Amino acid sequence: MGRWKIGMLDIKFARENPEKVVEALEKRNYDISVFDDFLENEKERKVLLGAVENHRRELNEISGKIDILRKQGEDTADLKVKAKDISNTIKTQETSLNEYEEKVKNALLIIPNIPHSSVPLGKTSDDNVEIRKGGSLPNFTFTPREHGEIGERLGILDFERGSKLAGARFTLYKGAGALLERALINFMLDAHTRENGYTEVLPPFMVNRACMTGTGQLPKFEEDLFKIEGWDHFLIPTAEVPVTNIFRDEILKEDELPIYYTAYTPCFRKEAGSYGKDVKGLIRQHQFNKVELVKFAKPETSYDELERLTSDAEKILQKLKLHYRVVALCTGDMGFSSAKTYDIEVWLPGQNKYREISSCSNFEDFQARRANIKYKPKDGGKPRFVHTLNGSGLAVGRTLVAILENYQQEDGSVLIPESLRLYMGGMEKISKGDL
RNA sequence: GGAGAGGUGGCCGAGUUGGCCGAAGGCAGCUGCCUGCUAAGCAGUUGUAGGGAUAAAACUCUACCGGGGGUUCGAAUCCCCCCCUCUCCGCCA
Repeated sequence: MGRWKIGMLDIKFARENPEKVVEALEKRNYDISVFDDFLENEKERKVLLGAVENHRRELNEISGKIDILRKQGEDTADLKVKAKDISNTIKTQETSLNEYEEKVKNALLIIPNIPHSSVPLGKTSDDNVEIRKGGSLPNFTFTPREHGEIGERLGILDFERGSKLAGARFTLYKGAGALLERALINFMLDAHTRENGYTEVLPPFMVNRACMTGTGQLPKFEEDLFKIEGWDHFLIPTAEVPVTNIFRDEILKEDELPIYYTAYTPCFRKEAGSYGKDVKGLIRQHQFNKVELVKFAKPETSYDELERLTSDAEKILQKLKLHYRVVALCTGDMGFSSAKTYDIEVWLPGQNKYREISSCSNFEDFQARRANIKYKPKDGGKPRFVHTLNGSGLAVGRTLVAILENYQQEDGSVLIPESLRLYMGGMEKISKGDL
C-alpha cells in the first residue's frame, strides 16, 4: 500500500521533472514511451491512493465508535453495516490501486539513471572522449603476437580443454599461467588495501533477486545472468552486486562515510548477444576473475570519489608499467545504472588496440534508492540516500592478457613485470616448459 | 535431510481471551536543569514512508510489529502460504 520497498529513480523527481527524465532518456537513446506509461499510471495511482486513505480514515472512526458503544452495551448493528460497506469499497479500490502501483513500479524499474551534466553527449562508443593517457607504448622489433597464441605456445593457457570442460568461452589455466592469475589477484588486493585505503571483503558468489534488483541488473537484464536452477539465486556478474548490497536496507552514520571496499570474486556472465565477438582468447569469458572497488559516499563528495577511484585503478596499470588511456563514456554508451562512467583501456599490442580493463562509475543515489541504503546526517536531519560507486581494480584475466602481449619476447617467452615478481615466487620470465 | 524455538522501534525487551498499541519498560541518543571536572540525578524529547496544511514550522491524515494473503466493523494479536534466524540430531568440505 504505497510503500516502495524498491526505490529507483526518485518517484517524486520523475513526477515533477518529466522534461528532465525525457531528456535523459533521449540522450541515452532510450524509448521514451516507458516514461509516458509511468506518468499516466502514476497520476491515477495518486488519485486512488487518496481515495483509499479517506475511506480508511472514515472506517477507523466508525470502528472506534463501535468499540465505545459496544462497551456501553449499546446496539452497533447499524454502524457495522455501514462499516462493512466502506470496508468493501476499500477492498475494491485497493485491488485497483495495487494494479496501478505495480505498473508504476515496473515502469520506474526499467528507466535508466540520469546522466551527470559533465557526461559527453553521444550515441556509440565512437563518441566517447579520451581524458588522458598513462604509461608509454611498448616498442617491438618483431610483430607482437596475440595473447592466445602466446599462452598456448607456452602451455599456460589451454582453450581446447577449457571448452572440453565447459564449452566455449571457458579456459583452463596451467602452471605459470594459473600462478600469474593468482599473483595478480593478490597483487591488486594488497595494493588497494595497503596503499589505497580499501577494506577487503570476500562476499558470496551467488546472490538473491533483491541484490540483483538493488544494483540494477534486474529486472531488465536477466538474460545476461546465470540463474541457479530451482532457486531464486544468481551467479554474480560482478562483485559490485554483493558488495553494494552489504548495506541494503540499512541506515549508516555520517561518520562512517566514506566506506571503501575491495573484493576479489569470479564473475559469471552469459554474454548473450555477443555471439561471434571475441570468440578467441581470454577477452570475453563466461567466467572471469576481477578485483572490484566499491565506495559508499556522501552526495557532496561522490564525484571527487569517482576521480580517486579511477586513479586507484590506474595505479595498478602504472605499477605494471602498462600503457593505457582513460575515456569518459558518452551518454549513449553508459550502463543503465550509471550517472557517469570512466573506462580504462589498456593497450594490447597483439591486437593493436585499446581494450577495456576497468569501468569506474558513480551511480549517485540510483542504486541506493533501489537497495535502500541511507545515512543519518550528523546534524540530526532526515536520513539521506548515500551515493554508490564502483570500478574494476582491475579485470584480472584481461590484465593477464595485457602482460602476455606487452611483455612478450621474440623467442615466445614473457617477462614478469618487476612489481609482480614477489608474487610469482621470484620468477622473472615465463618460458616454454616452465612449471 | 529429521526434530524443536523464534522473528516487535537504533539496541534489549513487554504485549497472543482481537479494539484504549506506533506499540509498556530498559538502554543508547538528543534538549534543558542541577552537581566546581567525571559519574549519578530530575524534566522533556527521539522511528520510517506517503499525503494534506504552512513562508517554514506547529498541526493533521494514511500505512508500517519478517513478507504475502485471509477472517473481522476492527489484527502485532486468530487462520493459511512463504522467507529468515537459532538449537539439537544426521550428513558433509
